[in-house]
Amino acid sequence: MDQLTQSEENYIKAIYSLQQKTSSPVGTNDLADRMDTKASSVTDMIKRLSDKKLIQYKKYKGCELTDNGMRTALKLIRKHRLWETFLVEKLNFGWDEVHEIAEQLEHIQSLKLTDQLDKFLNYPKFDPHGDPIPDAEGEIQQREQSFKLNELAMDQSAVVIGVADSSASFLRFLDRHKINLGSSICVKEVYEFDDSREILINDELVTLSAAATSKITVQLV
Amino acid sequence: MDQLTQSEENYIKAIYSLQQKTSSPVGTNDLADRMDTKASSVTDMIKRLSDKKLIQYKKYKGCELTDNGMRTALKLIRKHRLWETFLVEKLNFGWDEVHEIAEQLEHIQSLKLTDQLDKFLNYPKFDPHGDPIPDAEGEIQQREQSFKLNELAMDQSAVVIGVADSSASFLRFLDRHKINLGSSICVKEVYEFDDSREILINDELVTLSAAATSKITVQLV
DNA sequence: CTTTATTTTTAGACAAGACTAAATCTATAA
DNA sequence: TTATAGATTTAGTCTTGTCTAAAAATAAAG
Ligand SMILES: [Mn+2]
Ligand SMILES: [Mn+2]
Ligand SMILES: [Mn+2]
Ligand SMILES: [Mn+2]
Repeated sequence: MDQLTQSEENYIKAIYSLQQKTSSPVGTNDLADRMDTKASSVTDMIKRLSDKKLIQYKKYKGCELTDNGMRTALKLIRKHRLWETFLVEKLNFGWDEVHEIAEQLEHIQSLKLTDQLDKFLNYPKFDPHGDPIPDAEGEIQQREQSFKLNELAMDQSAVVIGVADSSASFLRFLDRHKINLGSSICVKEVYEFDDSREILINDELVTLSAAATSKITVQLV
Repeated sequence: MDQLTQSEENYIKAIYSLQQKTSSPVGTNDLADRMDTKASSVTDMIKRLSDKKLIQYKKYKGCELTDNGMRTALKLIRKHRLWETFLVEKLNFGWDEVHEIAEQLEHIQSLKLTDQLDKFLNYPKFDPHGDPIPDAEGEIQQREQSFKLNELAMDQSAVVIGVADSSASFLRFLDRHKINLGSSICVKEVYEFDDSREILINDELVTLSAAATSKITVQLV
Protein backbone atom coordinates (compact mmCIF):
# COMPACT_ATOMS: atom_id res chain seq x y z
CA MET A 1 0.00 0.00 0.00
CA ASP A 2 2.43 2.64 -1.23
CA GLN A 3 1.83 6.36 -1.38
CA LEU A 4 -0.42 7.73 -4.06
CA THR A 5 0.40 10.90 -5.97
CA GLN A 6 -1.86 13.92 -5.61
CA SER A 7 -3.07 13.30 -9.10
CA GLU A 8 -3.99 9.70 -8.37
CA GLU A 9 -5.81 10.83 -5.24
CA ASN A 10 -7.77 13.45 -7.14
CA TYR A 11 -8.87 10.85 -9.68
CA ILE A 12 -9.99 8.51 -6.91
CA LYS A 13 -12.14 11.24 -5.41
CA ALA A 14 -13.63 12.07 -8.80
CA ILE A 15 -14.47 8.44 -9.51
CA TYR A 16 -16.06 8.16 -6.07
CA SER A 17 -18.25 11.17 -6.61
CA LEU A 18 -19.34 10.19 -10.12
CA GLN A 19 -20.06 6.70 -8.87
CA GLN A 20 -22.32 8.09 -6.14
CA LYS A 21 -24.38 10.01 -8.67
CA THR A 22 -24.80 7.40 -11.36
CA SER A 23 -24.06 4.15 -9.50
CA SER A 24 -23.16 2.39 -12.76
CA PRO A 25 -19.48 2.18 -13.83
CA VAL A 26 -17.87 5.55 -14.53
CA GLY A 27 -17.17 6.36 -18.17
CA THR A 28 -13.87 7.69 -19.43
CA ASN A 29 -15.37 10.84 -20.92
CA ASP A 30 -17.36 11.70 -17.81
CA LEU A 31 -14.20 11.38 -15.79
CA ALA A 32 -12.28 13.49 -18.31
CA ASP A 33 -14.92 16.21 -18.00
CA ARG A 34 -14.81 16.13 -14.25
CA MET A 35 -11.03 16.19 -14.11
CA ASP A 36 -10.86 18.86 -16.75
CA THR A 37 -8.51 16.79 -18.88
CA LYS A 38 -8.56 14.64 -22.00
CA ALA A 39 -10.02 11.15 -22.39
CA SER A 40 -6.64 9.77 -23.41
CA SER A 41 -5.06 11.03 -20.20
CA VAL A 42 -7.87 9.39 -18.26
CA THR A 43 -7.27 6.06 -19.95
CA ASP A 44 -3.61 6.24 -18.92
CA MET A 45 -4.46 7.02 -15.31
CA ILE A 46 -7.18 4.39 -15.20
CA LYS A 47 -4.60 1.77 -16.08
CA ARG A 48 -2.29 2.94 -13.29
CA LEU A 49 -5.08 2.88 -10.72
CA SER A 50 -6.18 -0.51 -11.95
CA ASP A 51 -2.63 -1.84 -11.57
CA LYS A 52 -2.72 -0.60 -7.99
CA LYS A 53 -6.03 -2.41 -7.46
CA LEU A 54 -7.86 0.76 -6.51
CA ILE A 55 -10.38 0.41 -9.31
CA GLN A 56 -11.76 -2.38 -11.39
CA TYR A 57 -11.45 -1.75 -15.09
CA LYS A 58 -12.49 -3.56 -18.26
CA LYS A 59 -11.57 -1.94 -21.54
CA TYR A 60 -14.42 0.09 -23.00
CA LYS A 61 -16.58 -0.76 -19.97
CA GLY A 62 -15.67 2.02 -17.56
CA CYS A 63 -14.32 1.72 -14.04
CA GLU A 64 -15.48 1.28 -10.45
CA LEU A 65 -13.70 1.65 -7.12
CA THR A 66 -12.64 -1.53 -5.37
CA ASP A 67 -13.16 -1.82 -1.61
CA ASN A 68 -9.65 -0.55 -1.23
CA GLY A 69 -10.31 2.36 -3.56
CA MET A 70 -13.46 3.15 -1.63
CA ARG A 71 -11.57 3.31 1.66
CA THR A 72 -9.00 5.57 0.02
CA ALA A 73 -11.71 7.89 -1.28
CA LEU A 74 -13.41 8.13 2.10
CA LYS A 75 -10.14 8.98 3.83
CA LEU A 76 -9.58 11.81 1.36
CA ILE A 77 -13.11 13.13 1.76
CA ARG A 78 -12.67 12.96 5.52
CA LYS A 79 -9.53 15.04 5.33
CA HIS A 80 -11.02 17.49 2.86
CA ARG A 81 -14.08 18.17 4.98
CA LEU A 82 -12.20 18.33 8.26
CA TRP A 83 -9.83 20.92 6.82
CA GLU A 84 -12.75 22.93 5.45
CA THR A 85 -14.31 22.87 8.89
CA PHE A 86 -11.03 23.97 10.45
CA LEU A 87 -10.68 26.88 8.05
CA VAL A 88 -14.20 28.15 8.72
CA GLU A 89 -14.43 27.42 12.45
CA LYS A 90 -10.93 28.33 13.55
CA LEU A 91 -9.42 30.60 10.91
CA ASN A 92 -12.53 32.64 10.06
CA PHE A 93 -12.69 31.79 6.38
CA GLY A 94 -15.96 32.11 4.51
CA TRP A 95 -17.57 28.91 3.22
CA ASP A 96 -16.89 30.16 -0.31
CA GLU A 97 -13.12 30.35 0.27
CA VAL A 98 -12.25 26.95 1.65
CA HIS A 99 -12.72 24.42 -1.12
CA GLU A 100 -9.59 25.33 -3.08
CA ILE A 101 -7.38 25.25 -0.04
CA ALA A 102 -8.84 21.97 1.22
CA GLU A 103 -8.18 20.56 -2.23
CA GLN A 104 -4.50 20.95 -1.37
CA LEU A 105 -4.65 20.11 2.34
CA GLU A 106 -6.45 16.80 1.74
CA HIS A 107 -3.21 15.40 0.31
CA ILE A 108 -1.13 15.85 3.46
CA GLN A 109 -0.05 12.40 4.64
CA SER A 110 -0.34 11.78 8.34
CA LEU A 111 -2.95 9.67 10.01
CA LYS A 112 -2.21 11.25 13.35
CA LEU A 113 -2.69 14.72 11.90
CA THR A 114 -6.16 13.86 10.61
CA ASP A 115 -7.25 12.30 13.85
CA GLN A 116 -5.86 15.08 16.04
CA LEU A 117 -7.53 17.64 13.82
CA ASP A 118 -10.82 15.76 14.18
CA LYS A 119 -10.43 15.83 17.96
CA PHE A 120 -9.42 19.51 17.97
CA LEU A 121 -12.61 20.32 16.06
CA ASN A 122 -14.60 18.20 18.47
CA TYR A 123 -15.51 15.46 16.02
CA PRO A 124 -17.73 17.49 13.70
CA LYS A 125 -20.35 15.50 11.78
CA PHE A 126 -20.84 17.95 8.90
CA ASP A 127 -18.62 20.33 6.98
CA PRO A 128 -19.36 24.01 6.23
CA HIS A 129 -21.41 23.01 3.18
CA GLY A 130 -23.53 20.54 5.12
CA ASP A 131 -21.72 17.50 3.73
CA PRO A 132 -21.18 14.60 6.15
CA ILE A 133 -17.65 13.97 7.44
CA PRO A 134 -16.62 10.28 7.45
CA ASP A 135 -15.28 9.18 10.85
CA ALA A 136 -11.93 7.48 11.39
CA GLU A 137 -13.46 4.17 10.28
CA GLY A 138 -14.86 5.71 7.12
CA GLU A 139 -18.44 5.61 8.39
CA ILE A 140 -20.70 8.38 7.16
CA GLN A 141 -23.47 9.71 9.34
CA GLN A 142 -26.75 9.15 7.51
CA ARG A 143 -29.08 12.11 7.21
CA GLU A 144 -32.81 12.28 7.87
CA GLN A 145 -34.81 12.53 4.68
CA SER A 146 -33.98 15.72 2.83
CA PHE A 147 -35.20 17.53 -0.27
CA LYS A 148 -33.94 20.02 -2.76
CA LEU A 149 -35.66 23.36 -2.36
CA ASN A 150 -37.10 23.05 -5.88
CA GLU A 151 -39.09 20.01 -4.73
CA LEU A 152 -41.09 21.98 -2.19
CA ALA A 153 -44.63 23.16 -2.89
CA MET A 154 -46.22 26.43 -1.87
CA ASP A 155 -46.40 27.19 1.84
CA GLN A 156 -44.02 24.43 2.84
CA SER A 157 -41.48 25.42 5.51
CA ALA A 158 -38.01 24.00 5.85
CA VAL A 159 -34.46 24.52 7.13
CA VAL A 160 -31.42 24.76 4.89
CA ILE A 161 -29.03 21.91 5.72
CA GLY A 162 -26.67 21.86 2.75
CA VAL A 163 -25.63 22.98 -0.68
CA ALA A 164 -25.18 20.74 -3.71
CA ASP A 165 -22.66 23.11 -5.28
CA SER A 166 -19.65 24.38 -3.32
CA SER A 167 -18.41 26.75 -6.00
CA ALA A 168 -17.41 30.17 -4.73
CA SER A 169 -19.78 31.91 -7.10
CA PHE A 170 -22.86 30.03 -5.92
CA LEU A 171 -21.92 30.38 -2.25
CA ARG A 172 -21.40 34.10 -2.62
CA PHE A 173 -24.80 34.29 -4.30
CA LEU A 174 -26.30 32.64 -1.21
CA ASP A 175 -24.36 34.99 1.08
CA ARG A 176 -25.78 37.96 -0.79
CA HIS A 177 -29.27 36.63 -0.07
CA LYS A 178 -28.35 35.83 3.55
CA ILE A 179 -29.01 32.13 3.04
CA ASN A 180 -26.81 29.89 5.18
CA LEU A 181 -26.89 26.50 6.83
CA GLY A 182 -29.66 26.61 9.42
CA SER A 183 -31.68 29.32 7.70
CA SER A 184 -35.45 28.85 8.05
CA ILE A 185 -37.28 29.33 4.80
CA CYS A 186 -40.82 29.10 3.50
CA VAL A 187 -41.98 28.76 -0.10
CA LYS A 188 -44.42 31.59 -0.76
CA GLU A 189 -44.97 31.20 -4.48
CA VAL A 190 -44.14 28.75 -7.27
CA TYR A 191 -44.01 30.21 -10.78
CA GLU A 192 -44.89 27.36 -13.07
CA PHE A 193 -43.61 28.85 -16.32
CA ASP A 194 -39.95 28.65 -15.23
CA ASP A 195 -40.21 26.74 -11.94
CA SER A 196 -38.75 29.65 -10.00
CA ARG A 197 -39.85 30.21 -6.40
CA GLU A 198 -40.51 33.10 -4.11
CA ILE A 199 -38.93 32.30 -0.77
CA LEU A 200 -39.41 33.90 2.62
CA ILE A 201 -36.16 34.12 4.49
CA ASN A 202 -35.23 36.45 7.38
CA ASP A 203 -38.58 38.19 6.89
CA GLU A 204 -37.61 39.04 3.34
CA LEU A 205 -38.95 37.69 0.07
CA VAL A 206 -36.50 36.63 -2.61
CA THR A 207 -37.14 34.97 -5.95
CA LEU A 208 -34.83 32.08 -6.73
CA SER A 209 -34.45 30.37 -10.11
CA ALA A 210 -34.86 26.61 -10.45
CA ALA A 211 -31.10 26.45 -11.07
CA ALA A 212 -30.57 27.95 -7.61
CA THR A 213 -33.25 26.07 -5.67
CA SER A 214 -32.11 22.72 -7.12
CA LYS A 215 -28.76 23.25 -5.39
CA ILE A 216 -30.13 23.99 -1.94
CA THR A 217 -30.75 21.01 0.34
CA VAL A 218 -33.44 21.38 3.01
CA GLN A 219 -35.28 19.43 5.66
CA LEU A 220 -38.97 19.95 6.30
CA VAL A 221 -39.95 21.37 9.66
CA MET B 1 5.72 35.07 -10.77
CA ASP B 2 4.15 31.70 -11.48
CA GLN B 3 3.73 28.85 -9.04
CA LEU B 4 6.76 26.83 -8.04
CA THR B 5 6.65 23.07 -7.75
CA GLN B 6 7.22 21.47 -4.36
CA SER B 7 10.55 20.29 -5.61
CA GLU B 8 11.63 23.76 -6.64
CA GLU B 9 10.53 25.10 -3.28
CA ASN B 10 12.50 22.46 -1.42
CA TYR B 11 15.62 23.35 -3.38
CA ILE B 12 15.16 27.04 -2.60
CA LYS B 13 14.95 26.27 1.10
CA ALA B 14 18.04 24.09 0.92
CA ILE B 15 20.04 26.76 -0.91
CA TYR B 16 18.94 29.32 1.66
CA SER B 17 20.05 27.20 4.55
CA LEU B 18 23.42 26.25 3.02
CA GLN B 19 23.98 29.89 2.14
CA GLN B 20 23.38 30.91 5.78
CA LYS B 21 26.01 28.49 7.00
CA THR B 22 28.77 29.13 4.49
CA SER B 23 27.85 32.54 3.06
CA SER B 24 29.84 31.87 -0.10
CA PRO B 25 28.04 30.48 -3.19
CA VAL B 26 26.51 27.04 -2.71
CA GLY B 27 28.24 24.15 -4.50
CA THR B 28 26.42 21.57 -6.56
CA ASN B 29 27.67 18.64 -4.52
CA ASP B 30 26.77 20.23 -1.18
CA LEU B 31 23.29 20.82 -2.50
CA ALA B 32 23.09 17.27 -3.81
CA ASP B 33 24.05 15.97 -0.38
CA ARG B 34 21.48 18.13 1.36
CA MET B 35 18.72 17.20 -1.09
CA ASP B 36 19.67 13.56 -0.97
CA THR B 37 19.95 13.41 -4.73
CA LYS B 38 22.61 13.33 -7.44
CA ALA B 39 24.79 16.21 -8.62
CA SER B 40 23.46 15.89 -12.15
CA SER B 41 19.90 16.32 -10.94
CA VAL B 42 20.99 19.40 -9.04
CA THR B 43 22.54 20.91 -12.15
CA ASP B 44 19.23 20.41 -13.98
CA MET B 45 17.25 22.09 -11.23
CA ILE B 46 19.76 24.90 -10.82
CA LYS B 47 19.22 25.80 -14.45
CA ARG B 48 15.45 25.88 -13.98
CA LEU B 49 15.71 28.08 -10.89
CA SER B 50 18.17 30.34 -12.66
CA ASP B 51 15.76 30.69 -15.61
CA LYS B 52 13.12 31.76 -13.11
CA LYS B 53 15.54 34.32 -11.66
CA LEU B 54 15.38 32.82 -8.19
CA ILE B 55 19.10 32.14 -8.06
CA GLN B 56 22.17 33.52 -9.70
CA TYR B 57 24.25 30.85 -11.36
CA LYS B 58 27.54 30.74 -13.22
CA LYS B 59 28.64 27.37 -14.54
CA TYR B 60 31.10 25.64 -12.22
CA LYS B 61 30.84 28.55 -9.78
CA GLY B 62 27.90 27.52 -7.64
CA CYS B 63 24.67 29.43 -7.00
CA GLU B 64 23.21 32.10 -4.72
CA LEU B 65 19.65 33.24 -4.08
CA THR B 66 18.55 36.47 -5.74
CA ASP B 67 16.48 38.95 -3.71
CA ASN B 68 13.44 37.26 -5.17
CA GLY B 69 14.71 33.82 -4.22
CA MET B 70 15.42 35.09 -0.72
CA ARG B 71 11.86 36.34 -0.31
CA THR B 72 10.57 33.00 -1.56
CA ALA B 73 12.75 31.12 0.93
CA LEU B 74 11.60 33.27 3.84
CA LYS B 75 7.94 32.75 2.96
CA LEU B 76 8.48 28.99 2.98
CA ILE B 77 10.32 29.08 6.27
CA ARG B 78 7.55 31.21 7.70
CA LYS B 79 4.95 28.66 6.67
CA HIS B 80 7.02 25.72 7.86
CA ARG B 81 7.56 27.16 11.33
CA LEU B 82 4.00 28.41 11.73
CA TRP B 83 2.65 24.95 10.92
CA GLU B 84 5.11 23.35 13.34
CA THR B 85 3.90 25.72 16.01
CA PHE B 86 0.29 24.91 15.19
CA LEU B 87 0.91 21.18 15.43
CA VAL B 88 2.60 21.44 18.82
CA GLU B 89 0.44 24.18 20.37
CA LYS B 90 -2.97 23.17 19.08
CA LEU B 91 -2.83 19.52 18.08
CA ASN B 92 -0.61 18.22 20.87
CA PHE B 93 2.19 16.88 18.74
CA GLY B 94 5.64 16.41 20.22
CA TRP B 95 8.45 18.60 18.88
CA ASP B 96 10.00 15.48 17.42
CA GLU B 97 6.97 14.68 15.26
CA VAL B 98 6.29 17.92 13.43
CA HIS B 99 9.12 18.47 10.99
CA GLU B 100 8.02 15.85 8.46
CA ILE B 101 4.46 17.08 8.39
CA ALA B 102 5.46 20.74 8.14
CA GLU B 103 7.68 19.73 5.25
CA GLN B 104 4.43 18.98 3.41
CA LEU B 105 2.28 21.77 4.82
CA GLU B 106 4.77 24.49 3.88
CA HIS B 107 3.82 23.97 0.24
CA ILE B 108 0.14 24.85 0.63
CA GLN B 109 -0.52 27.94 -1.47
CA SER B 110 -2.66 30.59 0.16
CA LEU B 111 -1.43 33.85 1.53
CA LYS B 112 -4.58 34.29 3.54
CA LEU B 113 -4.15 30.86 5.12
CA THR B 114 -0.65 31.70 6.32
CA ASP B 115 -1.66 35.04 7.74
CA GLN B 116 -4.80 33.73 9.44
CA LEU B 117 -2.80 30.89 10.93
CA ASP B 118 -0.27 33.40 12.23
CA LYS B 119 -3.09 35.38 13.83
CA PHE B 120 -4.75 32.24 15.25
CA LEU B 121 -1.45 31.32 16.91
CA ASN B 122 -1.13 34.88 18.22
CA TYR B 123 1.84 35.87 16.09
CA PRO B 124 4.44 33.54 17.60
CA LYS B 125 8.05 34.68 17.30
CA PHE B 126 9.70 31.27 17.62
CA ASP B 127 8.84 27.75 16.54
CA PRO B 128 8.91 24.61 18.76
CA HIS B 129 12.64 24.21 18.08
CA GLY B 130 13.46 27.78 19.06
CA ASP B 131 13.89 28.93 15.46
CA PRO B 132 12.63 32.43 14.65
CA ILE B 133 9.47 32.76 12.54
CA PRO B 134 9.69 35.40 9.79
CA ASP B 135 6.77 37.83 9.91
CA ALA B 136 4.48 38.62 6.97
CA GLU B 137 7.13 40.98 5.59
CA GLY B 138 9.86 38.36 5.87
CA GLU B 139 11.53 40.06 8.82
CA ILE B 140 13.21 37.75 11.31
CA GLN B 141 13.33 38.66 14.97
CA GLN B 142 16.98 38.94 15.97
CA ARG B 143 18.02 37.04 19.08
CA GLU B 144 20.13 38.23 22.00
CA GLN B 145 23.59 36.74 21.99
CA SER B 146 23.45 32.98 22.30
CA PHE B 147 25.90 30.12 22.65
CA LYS B 148 26.08 26.44 22.02
CA LEU B 149 26.15 24.48 25.23
CA ASN B 150 29.61 23.12 24.35
CA GLU B 151 30.98 26.67 24.54
CA LEU B 152 30.15 27.06 28.24
CA ALA B 153 32.76 26.65 30.93
CA MET B 154 32.34 25.08 34.36
CA ASP B 155 29.75 26.63 36.69
CA GLN B 156 28.14 28.72 33.97
CA SER B 157 24.35 28.80 34.11
CA ALA B 158 22.08 29.21 31.10
CA VAL B 159 18.61 28.61 29.63
CA VAL B 160 17.95 26.36 26.63
CA ILE B 161 16.49 28.45 23.81
CA GLY B 162 16.87 26.24 20.76
CA VAL B 163 18.18 23.15 19.05
CA ALA B 164 20.47 23.09 16.05
CA ASP B 165 19.17 19.69 14.94
CA SER B 166 15.44 19.01 14.54
CA SER B 167 15.78 15.33 13.77
CA ALA B 168 13.35 13.10 15.65
CA SER B 169 16.17 11.00 17.09
CA PHE B 170 17.99 13.95 18.65
CA LEU B 171 14.78 15.50 19.97
CA ARG B 172 13.71 12.23 21.56
CA PHE B 173 17.14 12.01 23.14
CA LEU B 174 16.52 15.43 24.69
CA ASP B 175 13.04 14.35 25.81
CA ARG B 176 14.51 11.36 27.57
CA HIS B 177 16.78 13.71 29.51
CA LYS B 178 13.92 16.14 30.15
CA ILE B 179 15.67 18.91 28.28
CA ASN B 180 13.27 21.32 26.56
CA LEU B 181 13.09 24.93 25.51
CA GLY B 182 13.21 27.02 28.68
CA SER B 183 15.09 24.45 30.74
CA SER B 184 17.56 25.98 33.18
CA ILE B 185 20.92 24.25 33.12
CA CYS B 186 24.30 24.60 34.76
CA VAL B 187 27.61 23.15 33.63
CA LYS B 188 29.01 21.18 36.54
CA GLU B 189 32.03 19.55 34.93
CA VAL B 190 33.94 19.68 31.65
CA TYR B 191 35.88 16.54 30.74
CA GLU B 192 38.76 17.72 28.63
CA PHE B 193 39.68 14.41 27.06
CA ASP B 194 36.47 14.22 24.98
CA ASP B 195 34.91 17.63 25.65
CA SER B 196 31.82 16.06 27.22
CA ARG B 197 30.01 17.94 29.99
CA GLU B 198 28.17 17.12 33.16
CA ILE B 199 25.04 19.22 33.24
CA LEU B 200 22.70 19.98 36.10
CA ILE B 201 19.12 20.02 34.90
CA ASN B 202 15.94 19.59 36.95
CA ASP B 203 18.13 18.82 39.97
CA GLU B 204 19.64 15.90 38.11
CA LEU B 205 23.12 15.45 36.70
CA VAL B 206 23.51 14.15 33.16
CA THR B 207 26.63 13.74 31.07
CA LEU B 208 26.31 14.96 27.50
CA SER B 209 28.76 14.32 24.67
CA ALA B 210 30.23 17.19 22.67
CA ALA B 211 28.08 15.99 19.76
CA ALA B 212 24.99 16.61 21.88
CA THR B 213 26.01 19.89 23.55
CA SER B 214 27.06 21.39 20.21
CA LYS B 215 23.45 21.10 19.07
CA ILE B 216 21.87 22.81 22.06
CA THR B 217 21.53 26.58 21.90
CA VAL B 218 21.50 28.49 25.20
CA GLN B 219 21.49 32.00 26.62
CA LEU B 220 23.47 32.90 29.70
CA VAL B 221 21.54 33.97 32.79
C1' DC C 1 -28.39 -5.69 -40.14
C1' DT C 2 -25.71 -2.23 -41.96
C1' DT C 3 -24.17 2.55 -41.60
C1' DT C 4 -23.15 6.47 -38.83
C1' DA C 5 -22.01 8.77 -34.55
C1' DT C 6 -19.97 8.49 -30.18
C1' DT C 7 -16.87 6.70 -26.93
C1' DT C 8 -12.67 4.83 -25.86
C1' DT C 9 -8.11 3.36 -26.70
C1' DT C 10 -3.54 3.53 -29.00
C1' DA C 11 0.51 5.82 -30.89
C1' DG C 12 3.71 9.25 -30.60
C1' DA C 13 5.38 13.65 -28.28
C1' DC C 14 6.52 16.61 -24.57
C1' DA C 15 7.99 18.69 -19.90
C1' DA C 16 9.49 17.91 -15.15
C1' DG C 17 12.53 15.54 -12.27
C1' DA C 18 15.12 12.00 -11.46
C1' DC C 19 19.17 8.49 -12.63
C1' DT C 20 23.83 6.44 -14.65
C1' DA C 21 27.81 6.89 -17.18
C1' DA C 22 30.85 9.65 -19.56
C1' DA C 23 33.02 14.04 -20.52
C1' DT C 24 34.95 18.34 -18.98
C1' DC C 25 36.48 21.83 -15.91
C1' DT C 26 39.13 23.38 -11.72
C1' DA C 27 42.19 23.02 -8.15
C1' DT C 28 46.01 20.88 -6.00
C1' DA C 29 50.32 18.68 -5.46
C1' DA C 30 54.55 16.97 -7.36
C1' DT D 1 53.82 23.39 -15.00
C1' DT D 2 52.00 19.27 -15.75
C1' DA D 3 49.51 15.20 -13.76
C1' DT D 4 45.77 13.93 -11.25
C1' DA D 5 41.87 14.05 -8.02
C1' DG D 6 37.56 16.13 -7.22
C1' DA D 7 33.69 18.84 -8.65
C1' DT D 8 30.57 19.82 -12.18
C1' DT D 9 28.22 19.41 -16.40
C1' DT D 10 26.49 16.82 -20.48
C1' DA D 11 24.33 12.95 -22.82
C1' DG D 12 21.08 9.70 -22.82
C1' DT D 13 17.33 7.12 -20.38
C1' DC D 14 13.23 6.55 -17.31
C1' DT D 15 8.62 7.56 -15.05
C1' DT D 16 4.58 10.40 -14.39
C1' DG D 17 1.17 12.93 -16.28
C1' DT D 18 -0.21 15.41 -19.88
C1' DC D 19 -1.41 16.41 -25.01
C1' DT D 20 -2.98 15.65 -30.26
C1' DA D 21 -4.17 12.81 -33.91
C1' DA D 22 -5.56 8.57 -35.50
C1' DA D 23 -7.45 3.91 -34.95
C1' DA D 24 -10.72 0.76 -32.99
C1' DA D 25 -14.77 -0.57 -30.46
C1' DT D 26 -19.48 0.27 -29.16
C1' DA D 27 -23.97 2.38 -29.47
C1' DA D 28 -27.68 4.38 -32.11
C1' DA D 29 -30.34 4.94 -36.35
C1' DG D 30 -32.31 3.89 -40.34
MN1 LIG E 1 -6.99 17.65 -4.24
MN1 LIG F 1 -17.30 20.87 1.54
MN1 LIG G 1 8.95 20.59 1.83
MN1 LIG H 1 11.42 23.91 13.36
